[in-house]
Amino acid sequence: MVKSSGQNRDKATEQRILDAAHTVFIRSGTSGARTQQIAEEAGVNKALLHYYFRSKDQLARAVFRRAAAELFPAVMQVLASDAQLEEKVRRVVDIELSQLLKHPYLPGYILSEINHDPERVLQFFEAAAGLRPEKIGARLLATIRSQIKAEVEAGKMLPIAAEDFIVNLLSLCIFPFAARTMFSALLGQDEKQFRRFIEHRRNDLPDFFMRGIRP
Amino acid sequence: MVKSSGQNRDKATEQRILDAAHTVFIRSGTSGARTQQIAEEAGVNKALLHYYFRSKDQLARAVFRRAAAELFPAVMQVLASDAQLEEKVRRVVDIELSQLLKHPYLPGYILSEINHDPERVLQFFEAAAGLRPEKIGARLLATIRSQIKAEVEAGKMLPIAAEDFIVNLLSLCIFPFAARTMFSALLGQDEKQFRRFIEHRRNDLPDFFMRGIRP
DNA sequence: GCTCGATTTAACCATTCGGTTAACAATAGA
DNA sequence: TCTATTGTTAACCGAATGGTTAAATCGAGC
Repeated sequence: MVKSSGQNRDKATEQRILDAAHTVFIRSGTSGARTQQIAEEAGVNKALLHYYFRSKDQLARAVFRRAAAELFPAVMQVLASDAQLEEKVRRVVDIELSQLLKHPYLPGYILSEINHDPERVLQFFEAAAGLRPEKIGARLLATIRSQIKAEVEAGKMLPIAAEDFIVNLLSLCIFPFAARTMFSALLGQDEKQFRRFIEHRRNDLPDFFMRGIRP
Repeated sequence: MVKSSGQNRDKATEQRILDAAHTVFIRSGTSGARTQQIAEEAGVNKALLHYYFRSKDQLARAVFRRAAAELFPAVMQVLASDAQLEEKVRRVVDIELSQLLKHPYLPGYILSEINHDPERVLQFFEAAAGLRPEKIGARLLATIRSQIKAEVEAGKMLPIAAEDFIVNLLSLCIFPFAARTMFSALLGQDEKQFRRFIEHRRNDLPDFFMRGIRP
């Protein structure tokens, strides 16, 4: 035999299943999704799901981890870097919006999952950074706080709590996607108009945000 | 008999069931919730649920409608009123945040539901305003747009698309609640600290927002 | 071509879930 | 008190669901 150790499944099949699960879980949520649906979507027998992933729950976790890892790290890296604050704002907006344009359903899916299963919030941060949330947060807050302090003392910025800085920035980027269906219905946007809407926010959002904290 | 017409159920029981359903549906989502759970929570037999509401689906709709009607109308009324724009911002922030402090789980629930069932978005606007979303949106956009135009021409405001005005304002208010669990874990907030965080945003948010659109 | 482990499948199983039914309890009008 | 209507329940049902199993198929190495 060729196998070097215990697990050596067919990676292509595993990937196909994971992709199918991704599609179905995002559409219906973990509790609304049916393993049969996933199997069909993957063009595979239902039992194979359990061969590769032990259970629906494990499969759901794998999908959730992948989703979390897809969104969070890039932004967090920028925020925790030593770039200037204004530069951070511009880069976060740019990265986040282009990332989300590629995966518009992820925010809704992730929020929904976290909402219905408290454990998901830990899985989220672990998948995204391999650390407990408090660790990430503490580090992040310390960095941003000291940068704000410096800028404020230099008279280049109004005082703002680091928490607000982070929450405001992420809210403005992510919520339009999380509430996408609602906004699009309200504002009469179709798919294409929504994309254009977001594209133009990539220009306007940083200025809007920066004006909010400049003296 | 006393009945004037078809339905005259025991309103107290009906309310108890609705409240129980509210609790369970918000905790687990419509597809994750079990009718048995709801019955237990209401201290009632499972069959009684079907006596008052025909099916789980109907019950879920009733709960969703009530949730939508609880959040949306107040804000929409302010936004569509003829108050000055700055006044609108202050009042929306104030109303929205105090409303959400009373029902912190509603945004997550509503977003999640809308996300997993496209039809919910129509139910949302119908329950909230009795109109189709485009109608509400068109009216709203027209109002805000003309106000912005006037302010811009008076040199009191930077040009901003009405869509951005609305989306930014609502994002800053609602997202902290929708992503509450995530933010609280990241920022190391407990229940009490979260409340304080929101309280202080009631002061700071309007200024932050207005600076973003003032020349 | 044969062997043996890895992969894949069809059929099956136990449980759960939403929903139904038929009977019982309570209440008010006559 | 009798009766009719409404409110409530225990027991049940069929379908769907997650999961298991045993057999079939495939593919590399001999």
